[in-house]
Amino acid sequence: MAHKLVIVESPAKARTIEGYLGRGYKVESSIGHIRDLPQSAADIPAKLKGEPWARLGVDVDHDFAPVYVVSRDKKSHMTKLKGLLKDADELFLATDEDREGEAIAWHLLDELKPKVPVRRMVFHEITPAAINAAVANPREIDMDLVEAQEARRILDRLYGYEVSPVLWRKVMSGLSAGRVQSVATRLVVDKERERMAFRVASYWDLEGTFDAGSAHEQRMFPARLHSVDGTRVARGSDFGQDGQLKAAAASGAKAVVHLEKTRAEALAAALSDTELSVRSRESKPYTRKPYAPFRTTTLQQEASRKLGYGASRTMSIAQRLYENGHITYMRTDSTTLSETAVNAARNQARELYGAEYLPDSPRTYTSKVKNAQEAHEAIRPAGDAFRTPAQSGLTGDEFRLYELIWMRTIASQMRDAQGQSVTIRLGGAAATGEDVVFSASGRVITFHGFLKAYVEGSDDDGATDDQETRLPNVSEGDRVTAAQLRAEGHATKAPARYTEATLVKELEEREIGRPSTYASIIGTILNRGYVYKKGTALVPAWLAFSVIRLLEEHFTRLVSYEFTAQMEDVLDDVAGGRRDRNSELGEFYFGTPEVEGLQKLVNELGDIDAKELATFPIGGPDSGVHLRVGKYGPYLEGPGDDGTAYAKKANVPDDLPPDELTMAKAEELLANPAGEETLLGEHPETGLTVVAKNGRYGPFVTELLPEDAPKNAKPRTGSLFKDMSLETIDLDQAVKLLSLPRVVGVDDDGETITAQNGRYGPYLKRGTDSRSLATEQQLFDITLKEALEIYAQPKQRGRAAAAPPLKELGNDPVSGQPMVVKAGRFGEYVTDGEYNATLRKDDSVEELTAERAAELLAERRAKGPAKKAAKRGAKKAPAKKSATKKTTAKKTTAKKTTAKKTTVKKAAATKTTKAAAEKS
DNA sequence: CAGTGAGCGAGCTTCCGCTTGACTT
Repeated sequence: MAHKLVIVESPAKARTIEGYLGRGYKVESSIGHIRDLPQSAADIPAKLKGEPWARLGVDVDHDFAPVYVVSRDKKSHMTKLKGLLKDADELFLATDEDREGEAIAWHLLDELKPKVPVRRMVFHEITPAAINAAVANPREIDMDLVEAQEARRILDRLYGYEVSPVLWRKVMSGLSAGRVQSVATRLVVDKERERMAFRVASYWDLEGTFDAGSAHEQRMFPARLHSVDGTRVARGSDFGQDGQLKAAAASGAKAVVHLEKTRAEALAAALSDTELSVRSRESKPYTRKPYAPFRTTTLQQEASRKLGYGASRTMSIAQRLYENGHITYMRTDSTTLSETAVNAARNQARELYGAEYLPDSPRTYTSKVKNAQEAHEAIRPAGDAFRTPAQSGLTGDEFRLYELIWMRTIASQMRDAQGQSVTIRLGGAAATGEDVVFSASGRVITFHGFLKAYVEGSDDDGATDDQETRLPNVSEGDRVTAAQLRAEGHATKAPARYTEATLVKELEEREIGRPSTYASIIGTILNRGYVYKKGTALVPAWLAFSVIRLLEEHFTRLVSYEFTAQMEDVLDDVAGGRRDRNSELGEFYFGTPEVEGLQKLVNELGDIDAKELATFPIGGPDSGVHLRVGKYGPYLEGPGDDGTAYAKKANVPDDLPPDELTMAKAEELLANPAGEETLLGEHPETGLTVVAKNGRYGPFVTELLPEDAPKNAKPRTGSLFKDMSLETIDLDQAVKLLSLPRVVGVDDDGETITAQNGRYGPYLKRGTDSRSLATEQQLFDITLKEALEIYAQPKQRGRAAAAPPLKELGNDPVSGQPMVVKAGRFGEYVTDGEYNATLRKDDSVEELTAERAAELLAERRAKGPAKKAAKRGAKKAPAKKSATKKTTAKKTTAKKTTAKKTTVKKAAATKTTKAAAEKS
């Protein structure tokens, strides 16, 4: 009872197709990619751990041979697939027909190692006919396409895993850089830079309501001043970002007149009694084609505009609709509808709106997306006959999104909207003798066509496609009076910030990112703290300015907007067999005589001046005020009261958008550097104002010294206890905190013992000898007697002595010493007394076995004895420098080490693939 | 960026694209 095994990418797709293929076929899914480069050190096979390139998962010295590991969460699934393959007499690899899909097919082949014939089958729509045709016409795996995918994967890995550590060293730990996220961040930063450079322009014109007379059904209509004495009046688009008239508008044949308030008002007054006449009336036919069916990005944009959903919310709703068979696949760059879908849409349009709303032949849409891979259909209602939203049984978000998709799909097969757009010019002479022309434009839709079903939303507050403005049916020479006329002031607006939807749109236009990743790109730049949301707008944090500037100055090509597009061209050539994967990656990583390679770029970065990169002048380079991005966030530095440069500092509120940090705002912040402080009241003894605020080391209370206080006087301060918060602290508590340190008493030698609160919590101090206290309350309670008792005990060293082991695991096979698990400063670790090994991300104390513990200890032991007396708390800057140097040195010495095994393995795997493909 | 006293196991962070559940709020 052998069956044929078909493997697709998505489980939902597998269920549908199994229904179509019927008996003799077993359809399963790979659930996406099954293998990948190791994500972190823990995933790297043990025998490769010593390799200098292990960190990358790619042997850069041997043809960029990748190490592939089956993802942890796919292991059991692969076992299942292997089991199904055992009983199969034929294997169909039916992953998507695009670069990634081809690679998945190859990975499946390489991992499953089937002994039965293997065929590659592809289809672009899920209909019985398409599936059966695909089964009947299999092909072979396209190894050039696989190579192109591998090149893409490796390039992204090298970029991400080489550049991110530069940021850890130079800016902040945990940051990241990548081909896609860094350009996305740069777009947001560039937009903010435009806003910061933007200068508003103000201009005036006249707006009026005119009366065409009682003979007209549409009697009143609005018009706007168009020209004065034959010269056009300046409008917003005539002004540049600098607030000045654009060169062409300021001079030249089509010069414009820039109306100021006084002149506009004078003109309005001079026109109060003027009768105008119609100088011209132009009417042009207006047609509007329907929008293409949804693909991922357009769905995200419309869901944002109409339903207010973020990209990830839209995608998770769509995922549910897809899984439950309501819509086709939602991660697609295609706008193509299958023949059955076109028929379904036409039928439904006819039912709902009548045959006159249908064009004679079906409409087809070609993708505007340049790098579209078109492995799927457009996003549309599933099935051969669409269910209306009411029939779907859906509710809530799912209903709303389905309705959007349904209407858009139907509208895409309907007729154009038709109508007329009309422009009327009115002219007359002002009392001052000037000749003025007003202009009115209108639109009338005579046949709504697809607009009856669906109208696209608008990003700004601009007009939608179905908006109409009716104008009276006047003719040249007709008299018109002004019912109302007023001078109106306008100001140009800075370019709008990106929203999730408009950023995704921009990325797609620049061929950056893929349908499956658009939503997560936004998530990444939000999570890294590069960008935050203010309403729906994406605002860059100063951190992003710092990071982007570093990348722009030192990795210029990598963050250029053309980089991905160029990469796509190269990958196309690799896929077409016209270019070689290895030489392209070699150029990227090792460089050419003309272009410096990534490796060298990264290794020679030791001298980047991080401080310089993190400094941004405010209000011009010589203002004496600048913003710095520090470890604790952005802060301002400005001149002290005595003129000392950069003596004053002030925090910048987290939610202050960069373009609002003007010189005036900076001065205001510097003048009141206290930042956000909570007023608690007046100290009962000193009479000074007591406030609570957040500091570098957390929340604390302090008192504000009077202005006339001596210069060297320092206010008392005190950290809040762990159980206190800025929200709840009151004056009583603050006064107690400020009373610290407390003198507990004097010992027999006359030495004073004090109780105080410090970095590591409450402690006692006697000269240079200190002891920790168990509770903060003891700071107020402890008696001299108790304190002396504590001092009578030997000093407790470290926390390890105090904390009991979390788990005991028997003796280590190598050292023979007992292995115990302890909780330490850096998390849980296992120790045999000599070596300590931190538990890895996937280990847990509960599940840790003696074998695993021994393994961890063995790994740790292989790295050599623990460093003795390495200076703790060394200053940050030198520590960084030495770390940089060490990395560099390691890389260069290890360069010539070989790693034959991997190369051979990959070559062999490639061969097997080809053999298997040939067999089929 | 307030101002403070020790001594303790380092190891990990990160990319982009394919896919779902398994989690928690």
